[in-house]
Amino acid sequence: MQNIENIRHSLSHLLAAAVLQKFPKTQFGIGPTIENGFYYDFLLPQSVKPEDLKELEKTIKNLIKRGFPFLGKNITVTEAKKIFKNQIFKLELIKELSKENKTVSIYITGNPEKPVFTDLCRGGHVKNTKEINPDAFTLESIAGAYWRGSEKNKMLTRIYGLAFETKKELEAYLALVEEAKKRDHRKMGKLLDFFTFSDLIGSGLPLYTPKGAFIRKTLNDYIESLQIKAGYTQVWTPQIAKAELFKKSGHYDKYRDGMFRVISNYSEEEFYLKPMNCPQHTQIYASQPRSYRDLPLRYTDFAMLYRDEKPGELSGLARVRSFSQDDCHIFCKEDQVDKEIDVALTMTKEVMATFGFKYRYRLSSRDKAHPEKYLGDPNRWDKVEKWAEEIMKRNKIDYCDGPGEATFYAPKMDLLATDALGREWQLSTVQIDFVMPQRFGLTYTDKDGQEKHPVMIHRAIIGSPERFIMVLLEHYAGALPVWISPIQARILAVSEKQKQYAKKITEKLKEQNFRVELMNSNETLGKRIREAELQKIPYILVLGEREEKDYTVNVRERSKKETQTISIQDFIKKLEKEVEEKK
RNA sequence: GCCGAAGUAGCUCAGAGGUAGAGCAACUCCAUGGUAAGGAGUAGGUCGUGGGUUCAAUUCCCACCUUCGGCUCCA
Repeated sequence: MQNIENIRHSLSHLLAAAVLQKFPKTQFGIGPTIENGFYYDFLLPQSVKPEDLKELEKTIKNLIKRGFPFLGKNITVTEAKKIFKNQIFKLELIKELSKENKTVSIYITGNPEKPVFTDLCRGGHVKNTKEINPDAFTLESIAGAYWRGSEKNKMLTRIYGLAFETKKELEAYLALVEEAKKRDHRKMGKLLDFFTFSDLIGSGLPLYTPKGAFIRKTLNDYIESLQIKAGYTQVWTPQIAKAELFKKSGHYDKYRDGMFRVISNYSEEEFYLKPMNCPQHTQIYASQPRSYRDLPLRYTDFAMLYRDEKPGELSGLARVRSFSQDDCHIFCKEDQVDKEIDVALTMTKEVMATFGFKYRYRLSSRDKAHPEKYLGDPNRWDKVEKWAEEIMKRNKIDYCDGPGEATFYAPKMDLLATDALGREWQLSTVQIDFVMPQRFGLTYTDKDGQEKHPVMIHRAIIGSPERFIMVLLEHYAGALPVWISPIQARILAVSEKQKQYAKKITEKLKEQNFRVELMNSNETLGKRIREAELQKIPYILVLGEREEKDYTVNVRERSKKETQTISIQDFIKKLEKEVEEKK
């Protein structure tokens, strides 16, 4: 049995070999394995087209069949420099290896006298290309990528490949990709009429239609209802603030390029559209002298935020320039932090259960190699990072490490939710922040009469309602639960004869505050059912002669073939229960 | 922002240096239907925007806008 990593890594070398055959003047970057496959970066003498991938794939298959061995050997720096004398990227890597006094090793594919490809490589290969299943890989796509991941460097051409041990696994993966494409929120959003974009308004600035706005509001109301129960209170702050505020918070230095600048017509005063709520909330805290008796203060805010993202980074609702957060900032004493976070985690747990997300947390800590990226006392950072770990353990939450994922002011506990297709999305975040209160000089008078800094906990549950809508659409493939569906039932009269009865039933359901719509149309019943199914409406009520006679409704549940005839009261009860239980 | 691809009717797509076509949707009429597409007809487009080349550009060239696949970034 071959280790899949070895197979993928070997395939990346074979891809390089195939590219070398087609474009002998290629400069080679690196070719590591990744989740589900591998890639290799090249500086090509000419552009490669999607059609070329087929050809390269064929070359690789031939190489596999010819049964070339992979031979690894350690060589000296001098030898390495000689072998790769025309390879600028390889020479750069060799230089670094020699600086770090590391061994230089190469892997030769094929006959060492006349290899098909030789790469600078630390190894991890199959012994012979015959061990690779030629039907379990495919070249996936062509993309651009910076050399060594830095935008200061040259842009290389990256070829991605998928590789598995068996053809079946590859096919399963491709089917998953296909399913994900079908559920793409951009497609669903258009199809179900939830949101749209306009060239006149601008890229990354989504417009919510009545249905989309309803979902957005319902999500926010849900979160708000939990927050009220937990003693949180809503605040409201302006859309713009003076540059001064962001200078003080540290955001200006770090994120100025990502903020929209606003200039007054009547002065030189410089403002920014707010990219986050935290600095504003500190000013509400600072508006009064605070006593330890006042704490904790829990400010929530659903305001719109604006970030000037680079154009190439925008994508549907996943990455936008205008969005909101279910944001909260808790100002509390150090000894209140544990309890506050436990409450936040409990709320999060409830919300995840409502939507059926499995999840784990990521403890996002500092990048130890770059202390300059972070504000505040390193000892404090160590302490808080450890603290976060203890909170996870105490709450018996599954977590992983996220080195380098912290913000510049605090480590984060980020929730990663797994959707119906097994993909992970970052939703919630909890941050224990000692930096902001200090920078803004926030204090409270403690029991002993001393002035102390409060701790600021930053917390979001669904993260951003807009982004959450995206996740929900893909998670449910557009078939939203009844309680949050903009339209809960569509009512269809079999023929014009039942028009009055259908109208009556519609009115009755509307009186009960259900969101229903009557579709009297010139179309056949079959066609109207099809339309309602395509719109992913949870219930279709078909009303004909039989139903009118017995004062019943025939209920067709979304994507189910069999129907059920029940009394209107029973249907109301059913809906009420589902809405109540958030189903 | 960078590398690459693409923008034709509301949607999905075809087409070609001589001012455009299909299916679905829309609208009208006929059919009054029993659980995923009944039939007929009508209307709908400055071919993303602005320049240039040409007798002629939606087609060729340039710039910009937007979208997609990546890279980088993500408070």
